[in-house]
Amino acid sequence: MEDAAALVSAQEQLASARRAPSQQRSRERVERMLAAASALIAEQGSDAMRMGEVAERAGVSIGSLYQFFPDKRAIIWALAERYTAESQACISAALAGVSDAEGLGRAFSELVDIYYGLFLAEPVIRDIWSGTQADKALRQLELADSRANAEFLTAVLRRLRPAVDPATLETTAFLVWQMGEAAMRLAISVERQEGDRLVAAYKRMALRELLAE
Amino acid sequence: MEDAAALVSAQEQLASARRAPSQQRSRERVERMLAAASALIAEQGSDAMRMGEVAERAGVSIGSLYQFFPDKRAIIWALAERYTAESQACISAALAGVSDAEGLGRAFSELVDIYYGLFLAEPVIRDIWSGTQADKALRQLELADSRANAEFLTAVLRRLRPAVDPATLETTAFLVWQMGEAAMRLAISVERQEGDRLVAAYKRMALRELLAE
DNA sequence: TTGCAAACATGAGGATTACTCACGTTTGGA
DNA sequence: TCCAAACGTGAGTAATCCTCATGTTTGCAA
Repeated sequence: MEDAAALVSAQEQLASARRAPSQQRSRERVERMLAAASALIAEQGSDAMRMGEVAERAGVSIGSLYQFFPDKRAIIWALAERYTAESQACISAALAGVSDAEGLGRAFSELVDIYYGLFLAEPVIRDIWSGTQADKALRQLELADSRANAEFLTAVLRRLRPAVDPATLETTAFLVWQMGEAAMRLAISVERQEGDRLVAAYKRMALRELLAE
Repeated sequence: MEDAAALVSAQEQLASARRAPSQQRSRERVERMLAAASALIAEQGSDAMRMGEVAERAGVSIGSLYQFFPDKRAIIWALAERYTAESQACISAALAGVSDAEGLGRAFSELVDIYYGLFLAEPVIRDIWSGTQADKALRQLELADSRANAEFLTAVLRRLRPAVDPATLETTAFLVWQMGEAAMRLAISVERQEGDRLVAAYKRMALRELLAE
């Protein structure tokens, strides 16, 4: 598993390149640093978060900040790690007892709701995982472009399924299109072979949805 | 359409805040700047692209660069715009003549292949649209986390559909999970009401896939 | 209790880099 | 031929991440 090895090394580089706090005092200070970072990200976004500001708000010096976090990304990483650990526990719990199709339907639906609520409620998660994060304007272009592309698909669907509410078709087309882009981004981020499989799976899934009654 | 107005203003801010080249000489120089930027992004990624390096490689001064591009993002934006215009034409052409379900199946499949090929072949597209772009390590954590989460789903599927090849189930679960994250990112980027509709549509789509025979 | 090594804390300053601006040069049309 | 507008330049500015030499505190072994 070279992926796992690469990740561990990345983790060491990002999260553990500095000494972990061993004394009570420093552990509290690290907590304050994380809290300050979290607040600043919630207020202005991680891109606008300044290391000096984090230190000031946490009531520590800039040097102390860098004693426990090797760089700016490490703070964001540390915050992200907390959320992922938390959400992983939640997922595990929700899906653990599922034994039939109906149960999966209920559990999955509930899980999506919880996740969506988390995304809506936590500015830090929104910021970290929202994609193309550094550039809000670029994100808007991406969405506008995606909408325009989906419109071509909507036009086809309107012809093929005239009985269905046009707004529903538009939502479907937009979603299918965005998922296609997500699938490709995913595909180019993994081994070529797995990427090909994922794209093929997306095709099936998208067509099933597009041609559904 | 306040979205459209906002986008135009963003476009003006990003792409047109500087004088457009009107003489033949400067038009050529702008082309050289874009070519240099494209090459550097392909080599090292947009984050590592230095404005000074772009100018040097294009054989112009840093001042000339800023005469036509208000900031670094504007160069990336300009490159992205070319690709989106190109791909939009391609999509329009592929879907224009579709009149029945079979035709949609063929055209859509072909379209996905072309898009995927574009993603694979063009380092600049990969870089610009690959998401969480600024931080490759964070992207890796995101994927590892997503894989771990999908594993819970895979376990359920193995129980529910023991006849199906486990590797296929794994691919399905991973894809469905990633698309869920994509759907939520999308949902929080648009108006709340549309976001809710998109998440609901994702739920239906995902469950249809998960419970498919 | 005391000595001491390791852990902790500090903030001025080094290094990098996006971006500006005052001044010089070229172009195209009247 | 003249001139205003467009173009071109690169040293310098400002902002920001991060280092490091130096001083302080802590916990523990003798």
